[in-house]
Amino acid sequence: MGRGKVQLKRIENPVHRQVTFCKRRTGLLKKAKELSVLCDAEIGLFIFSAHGKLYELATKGTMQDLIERYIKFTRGAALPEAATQSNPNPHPLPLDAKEETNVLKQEIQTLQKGIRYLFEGENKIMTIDELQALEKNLEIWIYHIRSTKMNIMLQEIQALKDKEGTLKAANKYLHDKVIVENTVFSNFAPFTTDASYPLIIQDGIFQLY
Amino acid sequence: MGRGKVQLKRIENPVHRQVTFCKRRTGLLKKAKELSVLCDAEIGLFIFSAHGKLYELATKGTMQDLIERYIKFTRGAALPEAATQSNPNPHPLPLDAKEETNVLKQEIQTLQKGIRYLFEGENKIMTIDELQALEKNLEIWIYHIRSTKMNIMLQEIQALKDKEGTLKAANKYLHDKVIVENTVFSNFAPFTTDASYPLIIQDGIFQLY
DNA sequence: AGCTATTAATAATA
DNA sequence: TTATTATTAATAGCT
Repeated sequence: MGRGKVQLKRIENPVHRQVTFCKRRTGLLKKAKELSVLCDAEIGLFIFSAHGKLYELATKGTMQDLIERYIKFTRGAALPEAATQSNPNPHPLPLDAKEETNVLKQEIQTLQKGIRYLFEGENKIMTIDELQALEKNLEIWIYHIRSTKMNIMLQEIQALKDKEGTLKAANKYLHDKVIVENTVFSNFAPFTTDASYPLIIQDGIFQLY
Repeated sequence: MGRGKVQLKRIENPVHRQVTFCKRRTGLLKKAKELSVLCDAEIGLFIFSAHGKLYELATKGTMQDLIERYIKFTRGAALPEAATQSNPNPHPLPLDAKEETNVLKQEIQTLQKGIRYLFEGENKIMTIDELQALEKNLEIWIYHIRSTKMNIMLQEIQALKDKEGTLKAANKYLHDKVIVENTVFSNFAPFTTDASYPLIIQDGIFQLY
């Protein structure tokens, strides 16, 4: 939504980056607020700029309140930061403190064992359950890796298609021009070269799907 | 940006509200991610739907890490230096009863990070090739883990089969003995329990495949 | 879930 | 940062 597409990667030009940060930050905070109002959601959002400045929004109460709610909600969530995008978190039951402590300690042991296992090879003795947990972890990582790969590839494909579109359009233009010139000048002017590069690019030809 | 302007107030129709929530939530998370990538910012965003479901995004490390950074930042800002003694806790986290829990969770986070570090070496942006290699490694590990699991299970199956063999032998012995006794004493014993229970177990029931 | 007509966000620029 | 404006991206209303 600007005068050109934007690649999803760090903007290297520091001026552009700063301008974009300012605009998009404003936009993001606005969108967050809108979502909360329109749909009755509670949103906590904080942004640290590259230079360490903080911008924040809490749509209900204070950010502290929201953070507490967040922490309560995620308490006991088993494994990883994996489900970052959408996290259906099935832990509504408030365990009592002691029980929860034990669960967490158990989890720590499993993780420690898993790390040792990964470091030292398969000579360690692990129970089936521990292996199962470790395997599940690895699968989640693989899943995220594959998603990331897929996104990168889609971006590259899109970029190539854009390039292809440009080149095809340029070719078509040149081809037409050659025909016109051949017609008009009846072979007299073989090398007229004004307007040498992509002048006409049609819309919508190279949609991804 | 739809087929009509939208008023900035709660959408009363619950169906519309749910659909809008879903769409805008996706958009918001996407925008947050984009901002972080384009402009090198670190963003923590969490959304509680009206029904209490959580959606979240942490663009660097875990949400816990970002929350800690946020809290440190706001504490430092609020308390230059003098007030630190007289007013030590302007933003009290739940520290007393839940303290141990939090400590343990922190440890889990650290461990998970350690595991991730094993594979990714930081949160840096990885190329497709690196991701490919990583994925392959994880698959190899999963393969090893599955092999180990399989071996353990095979051992257990073997142990069970051994036990089965012993029991079968015992049963056969007892069975024969009963027949012999019935023969010797004819029908004098009314409760000779001939074969009221699994005395004969067929082979091959517990084949793995 | 998909599909478009529209609106909203924003990239380039000053 | 802010303003302008050409473009792209998000999404409201329907199916």
